[in-house]
Amino acid sequence: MENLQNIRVAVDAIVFGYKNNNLYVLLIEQKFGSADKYWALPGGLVKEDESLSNAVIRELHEETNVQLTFMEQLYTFGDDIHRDSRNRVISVAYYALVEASNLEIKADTDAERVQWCKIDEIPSLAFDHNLIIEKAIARLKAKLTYEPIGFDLLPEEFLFSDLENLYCTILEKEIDRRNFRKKILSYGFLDQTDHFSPIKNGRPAKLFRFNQLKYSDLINKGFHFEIKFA
Amino acid sequence: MENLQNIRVAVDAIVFGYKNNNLYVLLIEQKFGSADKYWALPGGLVKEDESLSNAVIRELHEETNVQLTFMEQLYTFGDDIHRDSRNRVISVAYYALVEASNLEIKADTDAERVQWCKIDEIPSLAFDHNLIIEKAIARLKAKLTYEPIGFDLLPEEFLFSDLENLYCTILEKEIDRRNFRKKILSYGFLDQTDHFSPIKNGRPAKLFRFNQLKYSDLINKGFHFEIKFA
DNA sequence: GCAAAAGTGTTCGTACTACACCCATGG
DNA sequence: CCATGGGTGTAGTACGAACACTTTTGC
Repeated sequence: MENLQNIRVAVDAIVFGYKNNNLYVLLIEQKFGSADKYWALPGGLVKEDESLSNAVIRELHEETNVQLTFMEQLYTFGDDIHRDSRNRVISVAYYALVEASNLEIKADTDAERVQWCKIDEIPSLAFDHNLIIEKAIARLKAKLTYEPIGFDLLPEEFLFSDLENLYCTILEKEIDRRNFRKKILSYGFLDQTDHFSPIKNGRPAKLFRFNQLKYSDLINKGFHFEIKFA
Repeated sequence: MENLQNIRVAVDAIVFGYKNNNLYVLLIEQKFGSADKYWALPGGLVKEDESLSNAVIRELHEETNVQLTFMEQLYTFGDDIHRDSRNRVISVAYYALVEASNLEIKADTDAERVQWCKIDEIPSLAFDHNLIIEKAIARLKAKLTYEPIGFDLLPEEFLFSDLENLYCTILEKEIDRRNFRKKILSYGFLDQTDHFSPIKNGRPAKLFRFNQLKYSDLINKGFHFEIKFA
């Protein structure tokens, strides 16, 4: 009854980072395969006895030295039968947001080089990886407006202006500083620390910190995060 | 280099329908396999030379006689390695919304029986299909509030009270009739027909029709559909 | 004292909320 | 004339949008 099937299952990892007021993705230069010399997303074939989410975390670690504990599933790419020219391969894509600045990335087993790539300077990648990144960015943009995930891209303690910039950059919109600050603060899940920014320019700025507990409390009370733009 | 991999790829279809003020899912009773006698979602293994979306449309048609042209990808289930006790199988789940009342469903090749099942009377299903449906319902609820997909569950021409009921039922909330009507009509993508409901009870009600063109126009102008509830 | 970024309040308009009565038909 | 569901308006409130000047520091 069961038809013989020869389809391989891969996972790919989109890791977003934010530095210097720019959004980046983590890319590797492949060592092997027909896509040799192409830049690509970290990823690879799933092992028979591992879950999809473990597979993607393992591959990411093997290829970039980045160790995560959770990635969110994005989409499964399997409509283009020839997306990999060698075999029929479907790929389950996952994404994560990390604080890029103090993350040690280094090429490993399967990768020649690893690099952060600015989102608007991504070259032509192996397979359908450009398409995958496009979809990931769309998801990121959407999610940014209805879940407080921007904080995952920032250090534990951050400036309000960084948060503001992050939103402006990723969503490609202008925001009124006063209204933005008022709104975010009104939610009450940010703690003001008594530390100040080490930056030498202008008036010193207080550092803030996202309070996961307070946020969870709010959620339980039916709170719904939302940032809208004109 | 390439590890040998023996993972099968399946697709499953969640088809939502709405009748008698209730939300339903399409289920089949399986003919074959270890899950014999269990009810399950329509679905099956992907062929090597077909896209994922074609696979799910084909399986749905083969098993239920329902012919769709589009289904939206929901999620890929592959974290539970033993979700199918026979082999390692990952399943890419798709969902669709149909007008249930005039759809001819009939068991076919791979299914013993086909049936609409009320969403709150779903028995214990084969594999992890209860989990899949749960996830589909969550997505449906979310999507209902920010995209005008409710109309896909209704006939071409429908009563306002049906639309209202649909929202109340699926979202399990109360809505103020006047405000709901005002808001939806203010969007301007509903056409009032000059037909009246054939129902014998009470004052005759006008039938409405969703105007896809007007809606697309609005979207192009930056319009964003949204129905919120207290 | 000047450059650079941080911090802060008020007004206005729009949009959501709450709420109750009359209307058209069939039996 | 009664039962049943359809159709409609208004007043109050709350939230988002627009908008500019003062403060603190380093040089």
